[in-house]
Amino acid sequence: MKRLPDKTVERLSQYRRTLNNQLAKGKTHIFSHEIANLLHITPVQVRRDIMLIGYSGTLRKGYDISEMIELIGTIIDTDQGVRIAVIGMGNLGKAFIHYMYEKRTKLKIVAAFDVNPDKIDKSYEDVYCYHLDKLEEIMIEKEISVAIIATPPEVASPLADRLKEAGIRGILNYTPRPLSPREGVYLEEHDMITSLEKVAYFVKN
Amino acid sequence: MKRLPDKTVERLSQYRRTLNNQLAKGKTHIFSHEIANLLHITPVQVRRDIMLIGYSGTLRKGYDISEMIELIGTIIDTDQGVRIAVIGMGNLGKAFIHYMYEKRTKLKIVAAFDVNPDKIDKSYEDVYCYHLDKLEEIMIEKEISVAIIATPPEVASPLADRLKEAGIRGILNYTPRPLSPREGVYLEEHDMITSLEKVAYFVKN
DNA sequence: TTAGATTTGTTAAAAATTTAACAGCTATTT
DNA sequence: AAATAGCTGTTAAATTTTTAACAAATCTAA
Ligand SMILES: NC(=O)c1ccc[n+]([C@@H]2O[C@H](COP(=O)([O-])OP(=O)(O)OC[C@H]3O[C@@H](n4cnc5c(N)ncnc54)[C@H](O)[C@@H]3O)[C@@H](O)[C@H]2O)c1
Ligand SMILES: NC(=O)c1ccc[n+]([C@@H]2O[C@H](COP(=O)([O-])OP(=O)(O)OC[C@H]3O[C@@H](n4cnc5c(N)ncnc54)[C@H](O)[C@@H]3O)[C@@H](O)[C@H]2O)c1
Repeated sequence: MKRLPDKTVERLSQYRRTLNNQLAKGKTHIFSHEIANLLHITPVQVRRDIMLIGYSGTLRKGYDISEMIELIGTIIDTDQGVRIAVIGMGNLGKAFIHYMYEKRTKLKIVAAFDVNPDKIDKSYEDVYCYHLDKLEEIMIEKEISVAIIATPPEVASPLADRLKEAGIRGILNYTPRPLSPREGVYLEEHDMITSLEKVAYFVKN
Repeated sequence: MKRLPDKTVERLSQYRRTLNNQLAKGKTHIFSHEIANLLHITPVQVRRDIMLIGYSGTLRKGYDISEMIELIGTIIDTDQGVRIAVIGMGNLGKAFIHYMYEKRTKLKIVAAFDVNPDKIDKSYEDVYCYHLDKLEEIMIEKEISVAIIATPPEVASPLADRLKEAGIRGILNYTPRPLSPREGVYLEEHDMITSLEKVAYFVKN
């Protein structure tokens, strides 16, 4: 398949979440305009994305929810699933773990790391927290390929170096200190203040 | 000034954050390529954004950091600042409050709301937590115009109705249940799983 | 069975965003 | 003081993303 547009990849993830919700409600089929309403985008965009991933619905019946969830899975999931570490077991780290807990997705948080003795060698919702010293060892042992950084901002950059050294493939940085890109490591960042300021700007205007 | 592109508004917030960091390090001027490196975007984009907000740097000296911070403030801040409520004082709500604490921005979290007696009538980092019953009353009293929803997903939608009724102007929804847009209320949503799945996808390919 | 209403799938057009190109200014060097 | 190098500001081009347009398929109901 041709490389999908970035924006489509982002939306696939949202489609799947929405589809799972609907499936749980007992629906088996769904129309493009229904998906669109749930995600406040346009039906055309939904259909176009679905076209791009090579799926087809049934005329006047819509899309088969299970099939589509399945297919999206084959596109955005890896076969064995992605194994993830959370670094920094503070509020944010815990919110993450809590959020992922019980979500049946191929993304699995398999370890947490911290430096605070109060947090180490305990489990939070089935995720065991190790001392940061064990990072390299556990990363290999658990085949971790993605890390979420939720530490204080000062340590983010050296941590990213260390992660790269240990073979990390992707980093999701929630620290407000943007990281410089590292060869071979996919980097994604998010800042709540940016989201908030955007809301504030558009509220004002 | 002409309406700024959405993407530019988002970046302005990031510029300011970066500029504040640099100012704190004692720098007074900065080049477009320096900003670009720190945020891993291109220098052209930085210059273009700066042009759009009508600021000018000095040739061969770059941009005056303080002036630019000031100017960005006049664009994305409101005069009196935006007064914000966090609803749901769990991990995520606390992470938010902790993050905003001591950040000198015009965005101010002035109240939190919850329904759990353990959380109510206590302060967390100077933010007082009220019972949700007091929502309307406190919203008026504290002139709250933006709400961050960090409750369990089930309550998000009725909550949004209630917020709208009480005159909210913007909602930042961190619940994984997308809200339908409400007339006159600017809505922004974010899902960590989407970010994660994006990382996972690009790590795989 | 024909007309009408829906809804998909696809191509084309439009809009938004990013990137490139380059002219012009300023400091520095020779 | 002339040449050079470093950066900015701006217009134009390229790319990406969204929206529109519409043919084709399927069901409903007259
Ligand atoms: N991007 C955003 O939108 C956003 C939102 C909230 C918080 N944040 C940021 O996320 C980070 C975490 O926020 P929080 O509220 O969870 O803070 P927190 O203080 O509750 O948690 C930080 C945790 O990191 C641990 N830690 C410290 N140094 C470490 C190291 N070297 N290695 C591993 N762990 C280490 C601490 O022991 C603590 O458990 C902060 O940098 C904060 O600024 C970002
Ligand atoms: N979008 C994301 O990226 C992301 C990430 C993490 C968590 N989440 C979501 O954010 C929400 C909060 O996560 P968390 O880890 O903080 O959960 P949490 O359980 O720690 O916190 C939820 C809080 O909301 C309170 N609450 C319950 N009902 C309420 C109501 N009607 N009004 C006000 N408060 C109420 C609870 O008492 C609790 O304090 C959840 O919906 C979770 O799924 C989203």
